[in-house]
Amino acid sequence: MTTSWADSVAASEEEAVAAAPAPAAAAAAAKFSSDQASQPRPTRRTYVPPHLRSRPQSSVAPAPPSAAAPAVIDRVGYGGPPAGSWSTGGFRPDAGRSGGGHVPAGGRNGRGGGRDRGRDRGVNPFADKDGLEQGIVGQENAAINFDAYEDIPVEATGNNVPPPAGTFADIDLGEALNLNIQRCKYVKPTPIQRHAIPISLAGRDLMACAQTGSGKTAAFCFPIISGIMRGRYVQRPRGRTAYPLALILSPTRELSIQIHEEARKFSYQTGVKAVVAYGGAPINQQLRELERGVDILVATPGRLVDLLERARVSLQIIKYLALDEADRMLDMGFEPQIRKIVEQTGMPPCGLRQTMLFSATFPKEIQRLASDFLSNYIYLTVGRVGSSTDLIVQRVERVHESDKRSHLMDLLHAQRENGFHGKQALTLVFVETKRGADSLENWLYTNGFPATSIHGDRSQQERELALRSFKSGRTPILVATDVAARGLDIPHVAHVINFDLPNDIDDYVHRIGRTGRAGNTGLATAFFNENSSSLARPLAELMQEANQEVPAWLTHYASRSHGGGRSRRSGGSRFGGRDFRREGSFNRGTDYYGGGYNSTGHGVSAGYGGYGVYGTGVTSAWE
DNA sequence: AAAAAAG
Repeated sequence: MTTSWADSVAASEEEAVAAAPAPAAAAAAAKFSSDQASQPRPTRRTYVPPHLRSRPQSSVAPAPPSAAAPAVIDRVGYGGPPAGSWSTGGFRPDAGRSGGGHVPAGGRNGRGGGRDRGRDRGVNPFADKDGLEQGIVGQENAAINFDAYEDIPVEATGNNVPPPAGTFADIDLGEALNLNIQRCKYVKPTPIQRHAIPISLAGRDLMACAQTGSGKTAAFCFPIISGIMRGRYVQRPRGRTAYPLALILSPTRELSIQIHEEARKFSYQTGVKAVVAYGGAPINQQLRELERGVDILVATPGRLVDLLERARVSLQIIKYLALDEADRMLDMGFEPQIRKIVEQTGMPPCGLRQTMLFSATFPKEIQRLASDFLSNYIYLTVGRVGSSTDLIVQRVERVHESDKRSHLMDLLHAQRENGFHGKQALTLVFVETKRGADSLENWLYTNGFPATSIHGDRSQQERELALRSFKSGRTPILVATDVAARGLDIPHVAHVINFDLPNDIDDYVHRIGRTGRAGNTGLATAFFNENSSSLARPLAELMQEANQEVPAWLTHYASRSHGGGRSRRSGGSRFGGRDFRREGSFNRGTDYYGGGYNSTGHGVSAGYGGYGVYGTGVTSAWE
């Protein structure tokens, strides 16, 4: 179901493509669609776990890296079907369940993933547990405005960038996965998916800069699931240790839970088993799940380290590593832990595993750090539609510290009078500290506003309850610290209020990204005062880039302020970031990358400067 | 300086 607005976007996009494609881009696009897209994908190195390298191999030998083999990924031939039999036509949705000719990894001793497929069959991950949500919009997934993502600029840099795909049908993901894509009501891939999935299927490492909510989770889950389905993985060693093939790390527990829920939908009836492990919850249940077999482990770093130390998880046969909110994962607080997990736990080194880093923001310093974990990677950046720009109306208001509460009250009163809450629209209020969150929640509650809160000092049970209560509309106001700033997909957040502004503009980008999701519009209001002066300049720049109305006083403030962290956002106006390898001065003399980079403008459409289509057409319902 | 993440 699309809105008329979306239809008009789609229509105008078609016109533009037909009318005036940039010659180079058009030629490239034509070449890709008629030519390369139909050719076999390059084969990548086959990983054989160290403890199995001396074992005899069956008739299906891994193809040498240089051979022009068909699109077959990672075969270690132990009684598997002939190469290619997992193509769309020959794919069996229940493959492995019977333990027949090609038992997936661990099928024999029951330690691998997929053993409990039979059990999983009964649980339909597509059933909507939050009944209340159904009532709000009806078909949740059908409401996603995919057309809003049709035409945004994409840039890919790196060596030999694989061409993008046009449709899911163009991408050979396998029948079971295609069915799940249908069940999710994904009609066509979003730009990040169109580009990232072929890159990933080609076995390449990837650093991707794209807003959450633009289909990022699927972009890394689909190739992982597909690769595991197609790969002939060896039997896992006996014992209580779980040997996942893929590891997905995220910075907060709730985000890991969310990714796991998604991964379960995507892997339904594929024989691929996803398990989640995070702190604050009893470990025993997680241990039991792990014992029953795991292919894809979704985890927060702390709990994973715990599991590694207990030797209940081994990363020795990891084939895929994905870091969601990767810049966050590699910032000061997290980086040592991540480095330990990736470099000191027996995980195959880069080159022997496939690594994918995703975030909506990628500061150059973090990119440089991240390149330690990547091998000959492709940097992909997608124009910031649906994030801080086009679909979110941003407002900044000057509010003295002492007036914040009453000002918030005014906003909430106005919303209530406009039936804002009656329509189940949700309001997310960000504060700086955990204490501040508690006290604001109490204050709102005692003043008659149905509010709850989420922050790191609440018990995990309370955190999850608060999130459920907010999502369901039972408490349509959520006061949150930055624990809720990243990645969480909460439908119907109509208003994000930065009661306290963050110190880092990237955090602001992530926070306001909780609204304007899935192609819908949203409103973001920030309370600005002298305490947030370091943000004046980057905020003014960001709003300028996003075609937002910048108050004169903020411009003035910005011109007076200097320093205070990165004032320039990393990159130009159209993208969330740029490949740091192209910023010559940064790595001159340190030539890790041996050679030039092709920059391709896949999907860059004619005539649109990134946000021209959306910028002026969207007016706020609240203004 | 604060937030998150193990208990």
